Amino acid sequence: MTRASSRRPGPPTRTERGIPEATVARLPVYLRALTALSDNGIATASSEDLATAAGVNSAKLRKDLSYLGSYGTRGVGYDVEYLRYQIAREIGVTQDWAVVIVGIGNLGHALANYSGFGTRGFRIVALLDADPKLVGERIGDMEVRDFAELEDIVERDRVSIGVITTPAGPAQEVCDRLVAAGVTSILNFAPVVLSVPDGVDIRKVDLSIELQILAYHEQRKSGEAALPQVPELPAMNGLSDLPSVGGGVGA
Amino acid sequence: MTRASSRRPGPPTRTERGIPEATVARLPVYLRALTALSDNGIATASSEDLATAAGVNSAKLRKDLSYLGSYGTRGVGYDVEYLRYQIAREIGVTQDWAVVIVGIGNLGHALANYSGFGTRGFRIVALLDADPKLVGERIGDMEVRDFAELEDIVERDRVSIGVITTPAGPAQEVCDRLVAAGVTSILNFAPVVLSVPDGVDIRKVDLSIELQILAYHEQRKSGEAALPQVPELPAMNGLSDLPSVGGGVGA
DNA sequence: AGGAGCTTGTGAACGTGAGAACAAAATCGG
DNA sequence: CCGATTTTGTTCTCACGTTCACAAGCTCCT
Ligand SMILES: NC(=O)c1ccc[n+]([C@@H]2O[C@H](COP(=O)([O-])OP(=O)(O)OC[C@H]3O[C@@H](n4cnc5c(N)ncnc54)[C@H](O)[C@@H]3O)[C@@H](O)[C@H]2O)c1
Ligand SMILES: NC(=O)c1ccc[n+]([C@@H]2O[C@H](COP(=O)([O-])OP(=O)(O)OC[C@H]3O[C@@H](n4cnc5c(N)ncnc54)[C@H](O)[C@@H]3O)[C@@H](O)[C@H]2O)c1
Repeated sequence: MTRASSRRPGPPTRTERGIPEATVARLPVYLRALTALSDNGIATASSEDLATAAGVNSAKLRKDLSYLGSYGTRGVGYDVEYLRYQIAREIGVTQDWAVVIVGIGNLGHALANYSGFGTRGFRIVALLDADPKLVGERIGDMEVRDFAELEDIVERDRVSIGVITTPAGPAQEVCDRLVAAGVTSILNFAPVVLSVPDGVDIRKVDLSIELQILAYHEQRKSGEAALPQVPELPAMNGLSDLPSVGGGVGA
Repeated sequence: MTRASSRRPGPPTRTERGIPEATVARLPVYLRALTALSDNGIATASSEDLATAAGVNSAKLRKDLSYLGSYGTRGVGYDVEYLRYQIAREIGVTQDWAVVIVGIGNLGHALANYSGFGTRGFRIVALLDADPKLVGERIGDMEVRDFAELEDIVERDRVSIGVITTPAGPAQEVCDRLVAAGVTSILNFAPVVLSVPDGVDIRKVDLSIELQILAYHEQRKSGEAALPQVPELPAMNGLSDLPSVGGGVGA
């Protein structure tokens, strides 16, 4: 985040080429939907078609696209290839972004093996780990390198995106090293809140949180008919020895 | 989501014990922060302390907690253990939720090996795959089983949460099978929009989207000083043969 | 006991996002 | 060339989310 730099407070100032964050998060979905349509040989699609493919409502889709410009044709729809290019350009995936992955354990291996982002837009330039036993291991056509080489690699390959898949403990330290080396965007899989200076964007992927959100709704579904099985402790500041309970999930 | 069932349109109706979705998404973060404080032997924390640990602003944290009830003490703060229990109960992680993982490839293996959610709140009861070569493989103390056993397992173990880590192609089909078997919450890692009937909650984790969001901001950072390197094609409905470009990322 | 000092819980202001609805623009058929 | 039809781009309204600011309530000290 850390993206709400300058904005005049006066009128309902949209633009100055600023696209709402919620829209930015949906553009990749539209891009994927357009790619699917294109692969099926479809050359033109209406906002309704696209919205269905992307799983959103068509008014929202049209409004989202309107932030990019007027790329549709009234009465006709959108040219699939043309729109795809425009969205790709707006997102920035017409160029390749160099990415490093730090922490080549279970998850790091899975990401390294994944062909999905190698396809286009992102290029993994290094797999880094602090464990000497891992350094040198080959994964696909890459080799795990020592975390100490980070600074050289970032500078040489102009790396701007770093992925953290280390345990929670060292994550902040790794993050600091990445930032100091010049990385300005970080995707964090470790279950900790990382702090970064202004100008650095950070996003997290957190499995445990997703599961807990599902659990909350699941509990409500069950509870709709049945009663809450767990009684509501009525006491106040009980310094009670409560049953040790969740929260360590994913720490 | 599909969670906005009944709501009167009249007054600013909060509650009927409905917690805002944005708050629900932060409760797990608070839970983790409380666990960390607890592990450090801290018994009481102010909203300011907690907010710092959770990476949010303290007013937001207080408002979030106020939806659960009045569990703090003015002038003092919150009892860490007590609050932790209350949040865990509200989320529903005081009980164990049975989970199945479908698609034991790169990512499925990583998740299966991950001890993080086994800890508390979630219990992986089965690893399922359609590939006969994988069935029977041991991962930790579990064995990969045939996807055909899904229905039996869901019924026997009262599974309500399913995780999809198959390729995009079969994901919708797998999803339908899960729903038909009785699973009512799904966490999807495949890069497709899944459709589910009402009453089933679905969340997705999508690496490519996260990276693309970072790329967008990254591009804006570079562009602040420099000029956009890619010229803005001025033409309209050009059915042009544009350079084949991103979007397939993660498909 | 009473007042000073904190910290919570919440009302109100503000900002962002979603969706309905419709005018403007394009195509097509006559 | 004109009017019917289609579908975009945009405006308007409402709902949701965030933040400020402060009264209410608790503790502790004198
Ligand atoms: N595996 C999963 O399915 C999963 C799921 C959700 C979250 N996570 C989170 O993702 C992270 C990685 O999980 P994992 O299962 O791959 O863990 P892992 O222990 O298998 O791998 C961690 C790797 O990081 C390396 N490492 C440790 N300290 C380092 C440092 N200072 N610098 C560089 N490398 C360092 C280790 O050598 C190891 O190879 C963890 O934070 C975990 O909580 C994992
Ligand atoms: N590996 C990653 O780092 C990564 C990153 C982002 C997204 N993803 C996505 O996660 C998913 C899994 O990725 P992966 O790398 O583990 O893929 P993978 O090909 O290694 O594994 C997929 C597994 O699913 C199984 N499968 C296929 N069809 C099935 C069916 N109908 N029923 C049951 N099982 C079936 C396959 O046998 C295989 O074991 C993919 O959709 C991928 O796009 C993966």
